[in-house]
Amino acid sequence: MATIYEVSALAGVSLSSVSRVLNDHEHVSEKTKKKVAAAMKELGYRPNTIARSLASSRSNSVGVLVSELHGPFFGSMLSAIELELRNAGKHAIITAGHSDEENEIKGLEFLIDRNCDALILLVDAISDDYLIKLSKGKTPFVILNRNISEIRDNCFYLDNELGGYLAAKHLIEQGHKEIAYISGPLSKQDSTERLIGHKKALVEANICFKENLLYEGDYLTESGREGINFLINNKTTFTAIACSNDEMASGAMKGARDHKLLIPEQCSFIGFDNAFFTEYLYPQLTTIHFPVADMAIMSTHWILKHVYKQKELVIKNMFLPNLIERQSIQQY
Amino acid sequence: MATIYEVSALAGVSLSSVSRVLNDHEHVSEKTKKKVAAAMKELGYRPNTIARSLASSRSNSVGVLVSELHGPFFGSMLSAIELELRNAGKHAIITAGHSDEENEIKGLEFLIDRNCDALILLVDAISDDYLIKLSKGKTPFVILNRNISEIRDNCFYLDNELGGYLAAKHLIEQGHKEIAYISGPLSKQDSTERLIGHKKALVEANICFKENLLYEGDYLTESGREGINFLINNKTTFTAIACSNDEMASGAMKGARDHKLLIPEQCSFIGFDNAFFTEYLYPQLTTIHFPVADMAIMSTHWILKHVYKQKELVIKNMFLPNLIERQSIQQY
DNA sequence: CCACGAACTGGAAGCGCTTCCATTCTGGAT
DNA sequence: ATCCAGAATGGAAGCGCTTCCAGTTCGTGG
Repeated sequence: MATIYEVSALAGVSLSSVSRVLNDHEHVSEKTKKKVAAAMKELGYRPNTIARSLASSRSNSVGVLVSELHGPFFGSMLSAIELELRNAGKHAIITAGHSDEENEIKGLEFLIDRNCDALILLVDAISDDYLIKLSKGKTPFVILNRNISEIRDNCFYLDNELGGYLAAKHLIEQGHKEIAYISGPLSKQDSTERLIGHKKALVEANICFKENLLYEGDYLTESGREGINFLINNKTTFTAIACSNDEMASGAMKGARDHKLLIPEQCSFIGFDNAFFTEYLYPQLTTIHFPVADMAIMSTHWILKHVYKQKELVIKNMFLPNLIERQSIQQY
Repeated sequence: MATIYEVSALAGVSLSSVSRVLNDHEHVSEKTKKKVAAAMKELGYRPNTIARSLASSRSNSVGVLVSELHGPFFGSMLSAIELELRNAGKHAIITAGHSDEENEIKGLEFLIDRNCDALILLVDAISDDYLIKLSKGKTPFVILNRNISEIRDNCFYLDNELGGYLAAKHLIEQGHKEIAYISGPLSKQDSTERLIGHKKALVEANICFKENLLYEGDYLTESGREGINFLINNKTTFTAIACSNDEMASGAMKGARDHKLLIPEQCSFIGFDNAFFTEYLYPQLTTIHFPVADMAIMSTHWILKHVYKQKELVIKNMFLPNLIERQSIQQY
C-alpha cells in the first residue's frame, strides 16, 4: 500500500502538502492539488484510516451499540442509521451488547477505544448513572429508547405510555371489557410505560385492571405463547389480549390457535411496534406503529448536527405512536 | 486517558516491558508483571486500540460485510457471527453493501483500511474476478452464500439446488402437477441454483416446466405479491407456488388471500430459508430450512483457525437444506 | 520599486503503541 | 569462584499520518 510519503515524493511536494489536500484544507494552490491528486491516482493511494485516526483522534465513524443484531426492531434501526450516515459520508461501526451489563460496557469501551467520533446507544442493562457519568466524557453520544432526564437532549424515545393507552383504548372502543396483557420485562422502561398507558385507558373506562390478567414476558415470540398458556391455565376469562410487542402477539396468536380459539372471534389481539411481518400474519395484526426508522434517523441527525456541525437540522426527541387497524380485533 | 508511558513510569519499568505484559509475551518476570498490572489498575489504563493497530497492523477484529442489516436472514447471520467472535475474544466490525457494487467495494475498503485481521463477506454485486484478485491480497477473508471454484476453500454456502429440488419434490409427492415458481433475482447464484433444483424435480416426475409459471422477484415480500398477481392476471393455472424465499412466500400468501383464494385448499405454498416468522404465519408455512447460523458460525471458525491459529476446528464448506413440513400445502 | 500582509509550503514533532536489538542479569554447570 | 546460555530488561526506531510553526512566495498598494 502506498503511503503519503510516496505520494509526496512522486508529486514533488512535502508531506504536509499532501496531508492538506487529503483533508481539503484551505491555503493549497490549485497547482499542488492537481499534482497530488495525480500522484495519488497513479499510486492507487488509499489513506490509512488507522494512522489518520491516531494522529488526529477523529475517525469519521460513529459507533452503534444495540442489544441484539437480529429482530425486526433492531434491523430497521440499524439499516436506517447506516444509510443516513453513509449518505453523510460517515461510517457506522456496529456491535451488540446483549442486554447484559458487562457486555454492554465492553461494547461501549470497544467503540470508544476505536476513536468513534460519537456513539448511538441502545442499551438496557447499563445504569442511568453510568450514562450520566459517560456524558461528561469526551465522546458524545445519543441514547435510543430511553429517557434519562439529566441528559434529556441526548435521548430519543417513543411516547410508550401513549402507545399502551391507544391500544387499550381501541380495544375498549370495540367493546372489549376483559382485556389481558402480555408485557415485556417490567425491568425495562418501555415495558412499564406501555403498561401504565394500558392501565390509564382502563381507568378512564371504569374497568378494573386485574393482576391475574397480566403476564410478564421477555419480548420474544415464545413468551407470547407462554403468556396465553398461563392465562388459559389460570382459567381467567378475557376477550382480548394486548401485547407489548408484535413478536409476543404472534406467539400468543399461535398459542391461541393451539387451544382451538378462533381469532378474532373468540380472542382478539393487538400488538406493538408494527414490525414488517404483522401484515403477513393471518388475520393481519392490528398494532401500534412505532416509527423506529424515524427515530433512528433523528438520532443520527443529532450527531451530524452536534458532532459534524451540519447546519439546518431540526431535532426532536420524542416520537408518537399511532394505531394501525387491521383484522385481529373482534367488534362487539 | 492514561498511556503506556504513564504506566511504565508508575511501575518503574520501561515502555517495552509494559508492552510485553500487555501482549502476554514470554520472557517477562512475575515481578514486573505484577508491578505493571498494579500500575495499570491504579491508572485505570485502557490500551489505545488505534495505536496498537497502527504499530502492529493487527486489530483483533474481523470485518463483516453484508448486503443489508435488516431481515431475518441477515439478522441471524450477524448475531451468530458476533457471538462466536465475542466468545473467542475478538470483535466484529459490521457494515452493509446494499447489493450495489460501488457500495460493496467501499465497504470492503473501509474494513480493510481499518486493519481488520480478516473479513466475512456476503456480497452479490462484486464480481468473482474481483474476489479472486482480493484473495491474493493481505487480508484473509471468507465468502458466504457463494461458491467460487478458484477460492473454494474460502466459500461457505448452501446446496441451493438440493433445496429447490426438495421443495418441488415435496409438492409433487403431495400430488401437485401445476407448480408456479416465484424466484429471486436470477442474477444471483442462489436464485438460479434453486430454480435448477426445482426444474430437476419436475423433470424427474415428467412434468414440463412452463415459462409462464415463472416470476422473477427480488426476495422482498412485496414482490411475492406482485408474483401472484402476475400469475393470476396471466390466467395461468396452478395449484401450488414454490417461492425461493420466505418473504416472497408470505407476500404471495397475502396476495392469494386478496384474490379470495383459500390456503392451502385452492393454492399451496412452500417457502425457503425457514425464517423465524414462517411459524407464525397462518397457515404455518412449509419451507426449506437453511442453517444460516451454522454456516455463519462455520465461517467464523475458519477465521479462528486460519487467522487466529486456534486448533481443532473442523471446517466444512457446504451445508444441506432440509424440508420443514407445516400446513401450507394441500394434499391431493 | 519597495514594503507588507496574506497565501502557500516545508520541516519536524508527536499521536500511543510494537518490536528489534543490545545490554544486563540470572542461575546452573564446571 | 568462573563461565555461559538463556531469561529479563531497556533503548530507540518507526507504524502513517496530522498539525504547529517558521519560512517562502506572491500580489497589491503606496
